[in-house]
Amino acid sequence: MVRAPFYDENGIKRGAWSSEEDDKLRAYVERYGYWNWRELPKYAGLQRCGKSCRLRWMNYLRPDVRRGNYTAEEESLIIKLHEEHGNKWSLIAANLPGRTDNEIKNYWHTRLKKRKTHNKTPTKSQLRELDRSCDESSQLCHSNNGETSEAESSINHSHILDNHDHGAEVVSPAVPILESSQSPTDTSTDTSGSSLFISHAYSSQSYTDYPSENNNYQSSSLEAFYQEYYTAGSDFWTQPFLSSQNDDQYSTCFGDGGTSSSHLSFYDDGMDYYFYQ
DNA sequence: AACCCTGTCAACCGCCTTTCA
DNA sequence: TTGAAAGGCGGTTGACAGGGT
Repeated sequence: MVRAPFYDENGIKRGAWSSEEDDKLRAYVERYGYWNWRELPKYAGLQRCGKSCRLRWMNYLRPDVRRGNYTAEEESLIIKLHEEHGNKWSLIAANLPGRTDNEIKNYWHTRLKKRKTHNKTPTKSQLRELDRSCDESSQLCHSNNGETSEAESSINHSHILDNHDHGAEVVSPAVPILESSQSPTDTSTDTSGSSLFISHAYSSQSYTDYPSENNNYQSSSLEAFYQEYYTAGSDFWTQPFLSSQNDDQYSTCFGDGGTSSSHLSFYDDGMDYYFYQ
């Protein structure tokens, strides 16, 4: 994924960093800090240029760098901030603790930009289908003799989302994780589902927490999200959309109840669409 | 199995800004 | 005030992975 290591004409190593180099840089910076990046590699025993060391530290080795999938909240924030500030990645990164400008830039170019480019108003038939999908979701949510725990509900819904995912690109980066998050006992593998799917504000990271061995699904962050959502007075699954006065405008609400971070997305014709409000 | 295409992301490049003597 | 050095930033590149044919 990265350039193969090589030495330039000045004997400076370039390309991918080895774990030994990472260890050296990390150990040095954690002990002495970085007072001069140009001089630092000399003292740290690295055959790298200062810029390379700085970049490696800032984007990868810093202890507060957060890796892993982006949450829907983070996505919404990136989109919002990009609309406000343009390609000011460092400025955007300053609003997302643990995320680096480089990472956000990559994420924008590889995922979010396409959604924005292909943003379009859904047709009424698509919206009807979307609505129907939501009804199915809520029915599944309240199955199991009406005694569905929050955690169980989350699995049902994650699976529903998975069923609706037929595209390579999806609104939430959670989807690849959703695929692996199916209940081992869940046999409802209907892949012929609607071409529409719904994206909600999962912390995609949370899906990595389960299933556990005894099929007792656990996800603290997901549950926290549900709790937050329900206590906000919204019925996440049974009322995922708010219809505005204008028949052509729908929104799905999440997080803050659909005020600042609402979006609607659906998949159609090999492309997913994302509507930020 | 081999090839091609696309997505991803770490790393590089070059320019701009800031700092300091 | 000025110029060099260092830091910071955004655009771009290149290699790998994985899916499709």
